[in-house]
Amino acid sequence: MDEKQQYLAKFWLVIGHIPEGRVATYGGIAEMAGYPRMARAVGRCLKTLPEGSSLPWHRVINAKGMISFPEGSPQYQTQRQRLEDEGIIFRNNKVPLAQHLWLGD
DNA sequence: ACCATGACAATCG
DNA sequence: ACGATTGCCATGG
Repeated sequence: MDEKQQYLAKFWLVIGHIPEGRVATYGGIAEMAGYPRMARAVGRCLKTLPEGSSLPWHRVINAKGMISFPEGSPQYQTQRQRLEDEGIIFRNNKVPLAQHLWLGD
C-alpha cells in the first residue's frame, strides 16, 4: 500500500471510532490520526468514499461546527438529518461543538 | 510539467 | 469580528 494511502486508512479508522451522538472536525481527525494539518487530506478521503461505505461520514464537520456542504444540497440535508437523529442539536445551522465535539477517548 | 480546485484550518490585516 | 492569505496534499485539465 502506498504511503499516502497509509494516513487515509488512519482517517477511516478514526472516523469509524467516532461515537454515536458525537461529531469530529477535519483537523481533529487528522490530528488524532497522527497527521496534524492534514485536514484537507481528510476531506479528500471522504470525498472519494463509496456510497455504500459503512463509515459514519455524517459525523464529520468543519471547524466552525457547520456542515461543509452548501445548505439546500441533498447531502447537507441528509447529513443534518442523520445527526439530529442521533441526538445532535443544530443551533442556527451549526452544531455547538462544546457539547458534541469528540476529541478522542 | 504547470496551474487550478477542493466535504479544511490557522493566521493576519 | 470578518474577509483575505497561506499552508497542505492529491487530482485533473
